[in-house]
Amino acid sequence: MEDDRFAVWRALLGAQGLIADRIDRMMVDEADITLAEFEVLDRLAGSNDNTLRMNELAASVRLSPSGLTRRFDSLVRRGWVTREPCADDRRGINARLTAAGLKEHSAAVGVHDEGVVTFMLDNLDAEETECLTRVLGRLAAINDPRGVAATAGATR
Amino acid sequence: MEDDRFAVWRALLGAQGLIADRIDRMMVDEADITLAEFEVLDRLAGSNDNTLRMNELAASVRLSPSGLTRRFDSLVRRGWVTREPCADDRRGINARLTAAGLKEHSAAVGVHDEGVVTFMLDNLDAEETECLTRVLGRLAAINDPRGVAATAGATR
DNA sequence: CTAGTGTGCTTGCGCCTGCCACTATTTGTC
DNA sequence: GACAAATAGTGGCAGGCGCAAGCACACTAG
Repeated sequence: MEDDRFAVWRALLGAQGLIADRIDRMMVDEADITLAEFEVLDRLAGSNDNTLRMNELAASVRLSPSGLTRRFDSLVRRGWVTREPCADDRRGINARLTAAGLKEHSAAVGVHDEGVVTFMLDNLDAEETECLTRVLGRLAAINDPRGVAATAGATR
Repeated sequence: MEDDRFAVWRALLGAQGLIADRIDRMMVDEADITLAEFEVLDRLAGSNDNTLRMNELAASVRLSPSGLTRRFDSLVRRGWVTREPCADDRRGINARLTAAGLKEHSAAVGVHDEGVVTFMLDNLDAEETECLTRVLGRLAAINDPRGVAATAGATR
């Protein structure tokens, strides 16, 4: 048995792609929201006052500014989020979760978490979970273009 | 310090997204090929006779059949791959790496591997690499719609 | 105060992708 | 053998994304 140093990279790509796909399908089927859309609501739900600047929000869901503009537009059309002027910087926009958005988040988070548990956590023991969290968190932090680790989310 | 069971999922998503992004940019800049295109060449280079059925190839790069058709078309236009009739199943098509494609793979694999080393492997010790490979490989295998683990690649 | 540079967000454009429908072929059943 | 159901691959279509350009506002230097 040879040691293939690159197997770890293929495994990372494969595991993330396959699990994200499963969770996404599950959320679309059962909660009528994509995983990508949910992430936006989740970041807002996990922030102070349910509010975040657009650029922070974009970075935290790993999306370009223009990408967030469009994804956010579709959430606005669904009534889950709003744009509010930013008091201390009039160029900026505060993205805010509406009451309906909070409600949708509550409804969807159950489906999301069930998917994460089923497809991921149920297949890990405590030690493995600890190792993955620590190591993947470090890799994310190191490769984050901002110095900031984008691992924050609504803590549950 | 609370225990956030879902941090591991956010870390997986973050690490994969950020690292793949970095490797992709590096490959586009230095080898004029996207990471997604490279993966197709790499699967073919790692197979018997540089040949794979379209459906196997699609699954192994986590792409829908029609998605592969188009990605493959663009590689055909670049002269790196060809379609060949499949002798034992006339519905099927064998995707084959051309000589030019093999050459391109050789040129790009260096850039790819350098990226993986820089952004990932250099930040892991032997034990962590072993843990990630084993656990992520298992997660990929479990969540693969076919029973087959899609972690195969050109072994180097 | 004012010119020049930088930052925050949006829009136009082109690329990539999945879903669905369609054709061609194979496999299973009688 | 014949017909139904399953499988391999392609193409139309619509949606999501990044890049580059543009606009509004903020900061800095003089």
